[in-house]
Amino acid sequence: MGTHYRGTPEEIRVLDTFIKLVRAANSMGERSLRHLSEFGLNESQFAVLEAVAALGPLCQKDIAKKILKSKANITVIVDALEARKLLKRERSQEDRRYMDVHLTVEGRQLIDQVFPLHLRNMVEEMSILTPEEQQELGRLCRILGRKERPS
Amino acid sequence: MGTHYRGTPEEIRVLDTFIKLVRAANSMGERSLRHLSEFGLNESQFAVLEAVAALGPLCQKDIAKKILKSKANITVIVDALEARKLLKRERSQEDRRYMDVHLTVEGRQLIDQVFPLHLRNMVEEMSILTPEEQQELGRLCRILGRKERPS
DNA sequence: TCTTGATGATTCAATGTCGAACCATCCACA
DNA sequence: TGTGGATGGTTCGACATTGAATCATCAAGA
Repeated sequence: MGTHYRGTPEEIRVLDTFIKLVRAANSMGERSLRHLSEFGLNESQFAVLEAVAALGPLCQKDIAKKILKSKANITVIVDALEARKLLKRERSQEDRRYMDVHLTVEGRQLIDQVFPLHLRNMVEEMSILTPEEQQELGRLCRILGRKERPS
Repeated sequence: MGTHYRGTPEEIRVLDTFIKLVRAANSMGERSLRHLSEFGLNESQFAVLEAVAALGPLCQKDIAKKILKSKANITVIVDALEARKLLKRERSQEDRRYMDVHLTVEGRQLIDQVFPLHLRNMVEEMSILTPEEQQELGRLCRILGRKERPS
């Protein structure tokens, strides 16, 4: 019935912006995910492979920070990828608490197949915006996403 | 090591924009979620309550569409809220397949407590952007979030 | 050297979410 | 009238994710 208090124009604008932000992120994420399943990867597994491929061997804590998941979850994800021999754990020499996670040859081959495809899809999805709009969107999102806020 | 192929400037810009989008949505969502737990609500439960409060009685399919969850999940969420007597299901008279989900008095009282608080937090989070920037962010996200794309 | 606190990784139990199969109901049409 | 396809809701099994507890290891200081 819409009789519920909906707020001032400012409040309406804020809620409206927020819901669009969530929908856009959902929508893009979902579209990019579709193509991954053909390779037997879910979004998180892909993100881990991609991180290690791009940045070189990482410890699990750094992977967690990079892909925004808990370290408990990283253990599970790396378990699965290691079982498929796409990654390998190696105990760090300098500090034995750390596990260095690195790509295997098979992992490299897979990510070299998947990543360009993923990239192409992302570019296509995003191309509905002009380069300048993309840049501006990135700028605004970066501000919102900051953990620390300038008081 | 960063020796992995990273793409053309366009590709880099797209990926960069996407990751910022996801981080912004995550970040805002998480911050807004924090205050809900004091009321024993999770994000989805709040979203359902809010939808019904704002729009009046809804069937579960419409709720699903509104809050972007599967209908199986709506069943679970409404189960929980109904068990707490915040919502009530009622079989639709016109079409007995539909369940009309409406607020109870207790549900109304709760959402009237929680919603203004939520609103205040959202406004504060978003106020790091100017009103014009918020509007522009909304515009860009709306374009990206569209299900149908102009071919 | 021994102890203590910090930290990375793992395990475990709980929760949220989904797709598929299913049931109930409706509607169009023979 | 009744039959078959479509549709809303529920159930069920699977999976992803998390926080808390725990283990192993390290570093600093008594």
